[in-house]
Amino acid sequence: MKQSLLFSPTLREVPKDAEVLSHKILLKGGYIKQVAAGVYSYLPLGYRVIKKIENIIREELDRIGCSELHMPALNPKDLWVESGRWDEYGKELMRIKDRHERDFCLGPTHEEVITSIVRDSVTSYKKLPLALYQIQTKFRDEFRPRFGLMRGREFIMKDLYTFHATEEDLNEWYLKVRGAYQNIFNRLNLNYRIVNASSGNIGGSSSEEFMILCDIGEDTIVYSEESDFASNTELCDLPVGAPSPDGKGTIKHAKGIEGGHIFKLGTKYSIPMKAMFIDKDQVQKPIIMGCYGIGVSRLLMAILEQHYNNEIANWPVEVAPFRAHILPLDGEGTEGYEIALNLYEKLKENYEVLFDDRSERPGVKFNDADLIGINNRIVVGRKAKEGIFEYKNLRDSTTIEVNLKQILDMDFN
RNA sequence: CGGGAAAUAGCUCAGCUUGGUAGAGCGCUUGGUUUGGGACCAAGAUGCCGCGGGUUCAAAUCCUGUUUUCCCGACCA
Repeated sequence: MKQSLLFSPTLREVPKDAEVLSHKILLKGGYIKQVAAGVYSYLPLGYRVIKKIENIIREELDRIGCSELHMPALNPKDLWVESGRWDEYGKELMRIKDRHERDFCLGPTHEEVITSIVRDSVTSYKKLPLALYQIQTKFRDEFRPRFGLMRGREFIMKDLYTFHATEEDLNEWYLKVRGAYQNIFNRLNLNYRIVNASSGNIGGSSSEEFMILCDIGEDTIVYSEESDFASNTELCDLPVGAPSPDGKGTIKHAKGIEGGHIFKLGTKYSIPMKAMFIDKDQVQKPIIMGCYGIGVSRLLMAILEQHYNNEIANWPVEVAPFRAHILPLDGEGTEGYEIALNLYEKLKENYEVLFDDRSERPGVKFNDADLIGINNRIVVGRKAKEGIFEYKNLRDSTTIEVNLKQILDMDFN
């Protein structure tokens, strides 16, 4: 798209409140803007990345047979009283009253709503299993929001809920979802470990966390680099250098960001909320449930924590807001600009291309391009009239001169 | 919730100690000169100095309360 129409207010100076590198990159590049503590707007660039993350999640979940729906953030108190969480959840539950003094909360997760939907329409084993998910804004009244998008009071989350007639079926689906999560995290190019975790407030029998390894993580995990072994230190506190329990390699410690969390809920919600079905043996039984979350907006930062060069974003190809960035150095009306525009028209047939049509000096365009961090940059400058363009790959910082055909033949990744 | 820091122009910040007309850089507007890494010259616009109360002839400055933001911790996941 034309850059003049893209609202991307890049900053020369970072607001002083940002301390974490990924947070600084997002602010400087005009990806996000803070509204209140733990509350952010996703500006057009940031929202493009968010949508790409969401779509990867959709593709992988749809592939294993999940269906997307959308539930209200605004939840009536009654449902939460039924599950017992109105009292259990504590101050972190964002509670509000309407004009009639009726109590509501803004959902931090949606077990209550989804269970109430499913119980009314599923009364037979023949309707199971079900796998329903949504990508939605969640609310948690955190004591202390911090690190930009890392721990917000309002954030985007994907939450999936599965419903089963038997434990075996739950276990089967749990593994399917686990596999889908691995695909998602791999496509996002994240270095992560799956660790056993405590299931906390949401409840249930067992759970695993997808921990993204990086220094700003709020959890510490123990893991072996030579195998898949990993665990939360709460559950398994092995010292650094100890042999891994699975016999492969030695133990290391790392900080991790919780990017995803998968639970076997069992009947924690279906029993109190009376979500029952008639089984083959004609006995009424509670539906067995699983739930699975991914912190979508949190991933925006987590990806950057692992992918940057010289304080510049280095987006994995699947989530880059644009694939190529064209910088004409001559202004509108010049031959050079027309050549660049022509190149843009051709490239955008195959890629999402950002075209810097602004009448700024070259230095300004270069600096903004660095702050935005599109990996494939094409500079249309002095030699454009001879059919020569400059191609710069930000990943390895190499610049080469290429002709039109070479650019059109390139695979931007 | 405990501890620490901060709040002055769109952004980064100075001014506060020792009270006396609201400041700088960047950005913005206009004109001109420029044009391969955040240009230069000239002219201009921009403020509830977070908010309330107090002291004082006089408060951005001193006292006090309060709100907001950030960091550390605890809590939560």
